[in-house]
Order: sequence, then C-alpha cells, then structure tokens
Amino acid sequence: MKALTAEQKKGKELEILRAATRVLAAGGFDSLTLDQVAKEAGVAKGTLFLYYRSKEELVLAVFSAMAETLGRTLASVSASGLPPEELLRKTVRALLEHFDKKRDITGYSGDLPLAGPSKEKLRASFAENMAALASALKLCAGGGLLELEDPVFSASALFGLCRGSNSYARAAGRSLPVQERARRITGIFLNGTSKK
Amino acid sequence: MKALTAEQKKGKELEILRAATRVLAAGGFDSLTLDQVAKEAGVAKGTLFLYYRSKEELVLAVFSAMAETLGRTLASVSASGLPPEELLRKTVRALLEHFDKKRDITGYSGDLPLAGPSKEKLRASFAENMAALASALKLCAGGGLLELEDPVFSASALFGLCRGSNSYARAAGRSLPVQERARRITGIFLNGTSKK
DNA sequence: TAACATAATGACTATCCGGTCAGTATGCTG
DNA sequence: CAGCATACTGACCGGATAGTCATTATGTTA
Repeated sequence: MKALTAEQKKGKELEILRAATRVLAAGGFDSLTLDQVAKEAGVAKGTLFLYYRSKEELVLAVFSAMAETLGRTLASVSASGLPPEELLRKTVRALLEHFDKKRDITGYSGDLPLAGPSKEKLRASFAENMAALASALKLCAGGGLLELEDPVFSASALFGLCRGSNSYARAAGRSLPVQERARRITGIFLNGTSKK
Repeated sequence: MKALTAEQKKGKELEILRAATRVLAAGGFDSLTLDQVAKEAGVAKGTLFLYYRSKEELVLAVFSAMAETLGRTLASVSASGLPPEELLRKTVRALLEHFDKKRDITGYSGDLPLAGPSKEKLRASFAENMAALASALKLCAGGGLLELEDPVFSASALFGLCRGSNSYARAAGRSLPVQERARRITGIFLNGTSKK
C-alpha cells in the first residue's frame, strides 16, 4: 500500500468519528466500546489507533464535533436576520432537534470518565455554546423582545429547559412533536407561566 | 455471632446505602465500583451481597432513595400552606439543593446501564416526582399566581431548568449561591424574561 | 521481479470489576 | 466445653474491554 494523501486520511478519520457517533447515539455512552466502533466503521480495532491515540481521544472528538455542530447551527440561526421572536423559536427548535438526535452530554462533563485535559476541553466547548446561545438571546433583547439580567445564566436556563423537556418526553413515554415542545418552551421562557 | 435483629440488619443496609451514595456523589457514576463502596462502608465486598443481590439492586436503591427524599421534600413544601409565590420559591430552592448535593440522574435513566425492570422503576420514580412538582405548580395556579397549559410539562421544564442551572454553574466555574439562583430561576419561570 | 514502505489486521495481553464461596470469627446453647 | 448457627471475610474466578504488536496485504519504485 502506498501512502494515503492527507485528504484520504482525514476522510477515514471522519468515517471512524461518524461510526463512533452512531454507536453512541444508538446505545448510549456505555455501549461505546472500541470493538463496536470498529465493527460499525468496518475496520479492525487496531486501525482505530492509527487515527486516534486512545479511546478517550476518540470520545472527546465525538463530543467536540457535537458541540461544534450545535455551535454552527446556533450561529447560523443568529445570522439569519430573523425578527426576535422568530429567532428565538428557531433557536429553541435547533436545541430540541439537537437533543433528539444526539446524546449530548457536553454540559455534564463532570459525569464523564475523562481525565483532566479532556474534561477541560469539553467544558470549554460547552461554555462556548452557552456564549453563542447568550448572544442569540441578546439579539432578542436588542430587538426589544426580552430584558436580560444575565444573558449567560438565561442561556443555561434555556439549555437545561430544552434538554430536560427531551428526557422528560422519553421518561414519560409521551412524545410531543418538536414543534409543539418548541412552542411551549418558547412560551414559558418568554412570558413565563404567569397570568398577568 | 448471633443473629442480628431486623432493626440491626436495616441499620447496616442503610449504612451500605449511604456509603454508596457518598461514593456516587464524590466521583460520579463510573466510580461506583463495589470495591469502592465496600471500602467506604468499612466492610468486605462479600458483605455487600448479604444485603443487596447485585450491584444493580444497590444502585437502584440509591437512586430510589434519592427520588423518595426529593419527593418527600416537595410534598412537605406543598403541605406547608405557604402563599403561592413563597411556595414556588421554596420548591425551586429544594430542587437546587437536591441537585447540588446529589448526582441525580433519575430523569436520565435511559442513559444508565440498567436492565429493563430497574429502568422502569427509576422511570416511575421520576414520573412520580414530576407529578409532585406538577401538583405544587397547580397549587400556585390555584392561588392565582400562574396559568398552566400543561402542569406536567411545566414541571419537567422547571426540573430541567434547575438541573441545568446547576451543571452550568459547575461548567462555568462560576458558582452562584443557591439563593441567587433560586431568585433568577423563579423570575424566569414566573415572569419570563420578557419586557412587557 | 525484488526490495521496500505504508496501511491494516486481529490474536494476544493486561487490567478492571462484578460476583462467588470456602474458610474464619464470634457468640449462643445444652 | 462441644457443637452449632449466624455474620463476615477476602482471595479467587470469569468476562469484558482498552491497548499492543508481529504479521499480512498492497501498491510503488528501481
């Protein structure tokens, strides 16, 4: 075999990453064994180590990619120039779809069996997304839709709200469609549940 | 050694349960090895199996106890006869303190490596607490503080909001005191972040 | 074709951890 | 004290899984 181009290498690396992501989405964190990933990717286990130094590095790459994807989505929604209310609704939908599809735990890195530096990177990714979410909220605030005491705190509230709504839907066996959940969450967040 | 009384047995069982809870709180789910629990409880590993049939049963007991404690707390707040706004604030505080102290994942049982029946029990405990939370909210609604479209959905929103605020605080390294978090969350939930 | 370089493999090893069980300690009873 | 029952122990076992490495496959070059 001759040397692969850098491009080909990146391609294979990505394939492995995607396989790992699929395994994670299908069976949760504990089913993410390297044997499973190798099988899913259609390569031998040893090959994984040609592209990632360790399982930890692979897992970190998966979560980083998740966080980055979410970040890009949020950014593109923010950049869309929509009016504030629409922007908020779209942002909520993006979050809900994110949680429906992936098993995102970047916000709960403390619960992951990762060593110091990896944990730190995840934490940083999470913080970045909080910042992105916060700036989306600030956009809404700028449009006169909201008044924010602390944008980042509100962002984390919204994040938790969306994440929670998802796991609640699973636990309660009652699955509301994304759209309906988005409507209710936007309502709670925007107007509260208050009467007046 | 002579037979222990039923009371003594319960006492020891509880001691093991508490040890497991401490291990869980200290190091997260993945550090919950039976060796660790045995060490923490000051008994041999074999002894654990005199009180719990398996690790799964022990873990389930830990989470059930968590859920039950939270349930009792919520119930007692609800029964206190406080005016609606105070009741909501106290409820939020109870949730925040719960998440500060424990690593509650009853709402995320789908992510736990537990077999069918255990998962089902956890799910049920979670649903019970959602119901308790919902009835607290209904009490507020009865007092004219809120208008609820779907109490259980709102309950899960509040739950997620509190949980999220906690993990955010950890991830951001910025730890607001419980009281301040409670104030903000109550504000968001009650009035939204809306200007008008 | 022979020699070489790179890529990929998968059997193997080391380690960890849930669970077992033969053995020990302790104290009651006759 | 002898015999027995109960409680407890911790060395050990087996399965799972992260990580290794000698070997094989394949394409390139001279």
